[in-house]
Amino acid sequence: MIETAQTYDVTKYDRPSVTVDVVIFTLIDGSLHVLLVQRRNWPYEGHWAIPGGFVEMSESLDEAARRELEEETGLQDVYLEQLYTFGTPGRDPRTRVISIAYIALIRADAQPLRVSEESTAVHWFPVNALPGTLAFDHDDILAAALGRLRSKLEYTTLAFQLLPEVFSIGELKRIYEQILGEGQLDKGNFYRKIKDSRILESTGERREGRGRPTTLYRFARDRGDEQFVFRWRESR
Amino acid sequence: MIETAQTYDVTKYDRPSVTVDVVIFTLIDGSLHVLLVQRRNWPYEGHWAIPGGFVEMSESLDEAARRELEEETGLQDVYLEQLYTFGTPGRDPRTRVISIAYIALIRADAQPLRVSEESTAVHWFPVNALPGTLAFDHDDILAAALGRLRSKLEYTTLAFQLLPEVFSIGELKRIYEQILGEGQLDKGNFYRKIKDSRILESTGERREGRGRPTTLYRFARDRGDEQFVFRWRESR
DNA sequence: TATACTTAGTGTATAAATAACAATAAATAT
DNA sequence: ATATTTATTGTTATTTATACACTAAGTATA
Repeated sequence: MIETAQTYDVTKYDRPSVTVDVVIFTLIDGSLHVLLVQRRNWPYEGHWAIPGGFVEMSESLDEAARRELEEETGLQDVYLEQLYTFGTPGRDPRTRVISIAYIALIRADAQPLRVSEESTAVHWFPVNALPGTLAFDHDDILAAALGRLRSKLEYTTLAFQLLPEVFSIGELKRIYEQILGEGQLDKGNFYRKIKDSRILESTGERREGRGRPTTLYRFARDRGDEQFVFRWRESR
Repeated sequence: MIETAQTYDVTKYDRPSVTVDVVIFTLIDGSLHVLLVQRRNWPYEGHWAIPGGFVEMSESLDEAARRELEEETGLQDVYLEQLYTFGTPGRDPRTRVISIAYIALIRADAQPLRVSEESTAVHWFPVNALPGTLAFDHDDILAAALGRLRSKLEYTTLAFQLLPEVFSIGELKRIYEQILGEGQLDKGNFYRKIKDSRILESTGERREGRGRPTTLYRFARDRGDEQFVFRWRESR
């Protein structure tokens, strides 16, 4: 039989549940943090988990991720990127759940970093000081997110999404060091690399701190996607 | 109310259909081809499409992709990697369908490249000579797959998955040229780059052809994941 | 108020990687 | 024999990366 719009039966197949999970990163006091929620119910009661929820029938996956993000943080206009889809049977003991994981990067100067909803515990954790084992396969998801973040740092301007609108090259360097792991990058080489890439534009302003005042820059969006490659082979 | 295993109601939410689509690449006469199937039914009747099908409740996403692949090509032990998940409402006019796209790479010497099933038209097409507009958003999916292939070529050993078990450096070079697009890579530089990377081991054998016989190599799996980076800035 | 300390930023010598292209090698075709 | 074809190795100029020394401009403190 040839199926047509009229005869097609949408109930013919079993369907898994589909959710989006959003790994939300931000910078707090210069160090990389991730937003987790504490589960109140079975399964994994009491465990911390990556926020997420069901995809509604009328919204795209990106929209679903953006909605979840907005529900958790109240933030809009956030950098969001699809990470990977996790769907091993049994990853959720309730039913078959397929979850499309996203990464979100929130600028350090974002206003409402107050996340404590009444009902659920919500908290920022430093990525290297997590509260024990996460619920479901969320440890895997978080590891994948960190891996993606690290590798894209080398050839994209992803790191800029974590910085405030206006920042210094030193701050940018600290982000790179944070995300790439241990060790310091060479100051001089970093400055040159960034300056040469022409992805920053000076704001003309300076900021005073403990030492010599620093020049402030902003990200030059127009040349945003120029591939700028960035390989650090320094021994560190 | 606190949900438990007993009270959890799996029918509470509407659920989209979930499919896997597998973009299957192979090398035919040294050029990159993709496997497409021709649709017999509404919607997109007569259009060519990327093969795919519903994810069954008991199988993982990778398993579903592998099963689809096996159904279409009869091949097992094939390189498979998740690409991206496409889920815009309306991409399938029948119902909400979320599709996890995979890339499969099939070795040039794989036996049953006979794909003509009785029922459906199945055919290999050169990636730069497709049969018109593909069904659904499959042009987007294919474009994403080619993009991924190109970018991973630079820093992974992906290309080796397309070659036969035993091959010459010249054949490898031709694959790189195929996938990267127009232009020739420099012979000498390519040889050195590959030799220096230590990812090949000589088989000791040689193959005669039109000119000087070539040494045959195989992929040294043990050092498989050594990051070998590969940047071609040649003017081409 | 001198001097230390701190952070920002520039200079530079050396090493390593890349691009371009020349040269040689080993076979077949004419 | 000589041309033709494909496979390899050599050579060199140029670019890019690394390491680290140096200068600059402010604050803290003796």
